Amino acid sequence: MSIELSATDRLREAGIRVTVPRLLIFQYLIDNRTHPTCDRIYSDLKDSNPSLSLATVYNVTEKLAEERLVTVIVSPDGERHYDSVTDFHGHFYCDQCGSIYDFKCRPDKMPECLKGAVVKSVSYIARGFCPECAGNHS
Amino acid sequence: MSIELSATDRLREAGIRVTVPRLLIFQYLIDNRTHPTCDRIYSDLKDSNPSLSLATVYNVTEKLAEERLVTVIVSPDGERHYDSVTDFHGHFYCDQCGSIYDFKCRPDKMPECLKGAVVKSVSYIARGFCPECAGNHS
DNA sequence: GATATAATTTATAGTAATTCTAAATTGTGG
DNA sequence: CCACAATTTAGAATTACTATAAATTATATC
Repeated sequence: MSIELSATDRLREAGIRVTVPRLLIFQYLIDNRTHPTCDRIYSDLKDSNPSLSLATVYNVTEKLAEERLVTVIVSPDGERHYDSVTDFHGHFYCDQCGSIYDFKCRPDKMPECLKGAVVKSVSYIARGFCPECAGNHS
Repeated sequence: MSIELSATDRLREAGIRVTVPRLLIFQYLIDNRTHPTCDRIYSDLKDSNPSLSLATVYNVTEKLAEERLVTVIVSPDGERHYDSVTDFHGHFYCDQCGSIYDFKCRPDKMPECLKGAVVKSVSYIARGFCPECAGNHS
């Protein structure tokens, strides 16, 4: 059985300071697999954490992404969404309702012409109407 | 041998009005495979076309994308880039110099859980340092 | 445990890509 | 060639995100 590290330990392991906002936001992302934006995270957390600032959410998510503790998904409308699952998988973005669905897929290998490139991340994203919205014939 | 339709004919075939800005911008995208943004298209065309407006570039590129005459690439920094090649292929975005490289790859098929979804487009984008920028050890 | 110091947080102002609006212009079917 | 809807245009508005600088906090060291 695998050992689940706590959010605190994962921050420690990454070698970055363990702060209240980092724990708060990281834990939120672990608990909420809804691919939220910074704005969403902020509005969900601010009531129970009045001192939290939107700028902090931007700072923290950027740091977590830098440390590869979370993944950034840039949706087709250009907004950044965050995902605590860092294993490679695809995303489907619904143009109608804005939801993002996960799905399994494998990254292609980089071609010869990009030999020498440092690949930091790979994203696979489809868009259209999700089954629900497509059903409502729009 | 394949018949190459002119930009005009391709607009006609799509059933949309053939206007001066549409022809201008579509032809620009056919001639320039550099994945430009609207701002870039505008600044490259405005001198020879003083009446062209940036808003028009936004309108036209959106329309062309809607008609699938061009592809939108949302880069990891959230900016929209346009590509006149609509066959599926991957893109590599360099964090350092901002260039976008094309490469061949195949789209994965959508999973069972998304049966019923209407997939309008699929994008595969990697990011990191391109061979050139990686070479300059940054 | 107290403390020094550098990292982080915070509020707010600033930036830049994109969208909106409404008036002027233009393409196309009749 | 005319009517009319579609498109273009300039400029204002919006909004996601970044920068700034002062206040706070985590942690290494005593």
